[in-house]
Amino acid sequence: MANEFQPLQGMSDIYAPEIYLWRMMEERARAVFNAYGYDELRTPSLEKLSVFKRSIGDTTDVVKKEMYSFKPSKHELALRPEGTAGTIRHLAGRGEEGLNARVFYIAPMFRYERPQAGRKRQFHQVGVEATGEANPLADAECIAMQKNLLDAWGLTGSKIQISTRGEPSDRKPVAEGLRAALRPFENELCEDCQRRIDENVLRVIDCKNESCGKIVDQIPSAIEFMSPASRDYLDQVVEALSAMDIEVTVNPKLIRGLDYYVHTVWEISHSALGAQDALAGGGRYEIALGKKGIPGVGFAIGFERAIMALNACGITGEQFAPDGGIWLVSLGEAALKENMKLARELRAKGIRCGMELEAKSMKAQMRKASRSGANTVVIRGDEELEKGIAVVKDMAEGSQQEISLEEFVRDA
RNA sequence: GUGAUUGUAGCUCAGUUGGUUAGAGCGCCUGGUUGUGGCCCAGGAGGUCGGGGGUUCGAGUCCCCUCGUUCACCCCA
Repeated sequence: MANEFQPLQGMSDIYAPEIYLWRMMEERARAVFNAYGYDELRTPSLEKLSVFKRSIGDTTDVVKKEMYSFKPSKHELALRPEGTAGTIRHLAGRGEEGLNARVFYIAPMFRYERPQAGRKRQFHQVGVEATGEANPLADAECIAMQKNLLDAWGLTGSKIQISTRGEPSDRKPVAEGLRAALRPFENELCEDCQRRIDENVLRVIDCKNESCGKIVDQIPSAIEFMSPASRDYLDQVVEALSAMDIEVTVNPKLIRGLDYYVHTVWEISHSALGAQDALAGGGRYEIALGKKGIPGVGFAIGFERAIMALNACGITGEQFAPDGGIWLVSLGEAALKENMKLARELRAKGIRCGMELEAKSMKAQMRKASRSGANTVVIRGDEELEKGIAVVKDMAEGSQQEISLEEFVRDA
């Protein structure tokens, strides 16, 4: 395809029939969130760069190298790479009520990365945030709601993995403990991990390199270096989930990169996705904005990845296409004008109604009607106009009958 | 940022060791008796072979650059 008609690299136009799937997902998401008492929040796509730097962490790759940022005037700005930072920025501004809020968003996110399967530069997430002090039940409810949503979409075969990052005070002992445990194996680790051991030990834990994995299996998990309170917190989350019959796997090797996470973190993966098999993630966080720290828990689901998984489940956009509606066939100029009026009446009733706007052969009009997916075709020519009737054809059956126009409009 | 892969009609793809007006299937349009779709038949429209440079008598086919696609790494949804 010619370049000038293509969207930017890593960005896509979304159109029928796939758009029908998007709409279904959005509608059901709103319904599920409503059932849990969440309200929708729409924040701007563009924020001050500092909003993201402070909350996501300015050493993370997302902030360091994946943001679309620029400085049009006084402030340095950035397109949001995720939804939590902006949401918390908003809630923090609402004072006390922002500390006990439940909101959701459905919005595009932007990350300047090389595209690959399930990874776009503009991608879409549906996410929620529930602010409030750390509480295992809040985390469990959040996961339950997320599962609820995936079920509502008809997604099967996804797996929830859960772990904990512990409290902020656990970070040092965890990092030091892991480093000490890894040192003896340092030379056997891959190049990346040898660098990561000092830079970001946690990343060694989820290295995909096979030999690194074997070493990691031999050393204690990060959780084992945490305080009893942190471990107890995770146990309570898992217990609450099992009470709700939600299956999760505790995976201490699960690492989530954003700095703001504390305690519970989780990821939902699906085998249909390829190398990037996580379609959703979530966790508890503590985000410092100004003088206050906002505690909360939330999740995000990637639309594009969820769609790949849904497609693998045999769920596609076609299945959610609108009703085929009615097609009007006009024979002659007079009928054409009369059908314009008829179409207006039908459309006012919310019926999908199409017609050819120029005089064409009946065959051409029928062909178009058929391809439009219309269930019903109304044929009118001079004869019908004179008698005040319409020939109504059922496209699936192939049968047709004459009925009075008045009656047809009334029953349509 | 790194490493691969691929780029020919709306879509899926053929195009032999570089050689005359670039093909197929599907789709689209128009016909096949006067007012009837989906099947069948016939005809037709539609391509600066992603773009730019180079080699050559001659390039869709070779070389270089560039822009995209797809996939993987880093990282993340």
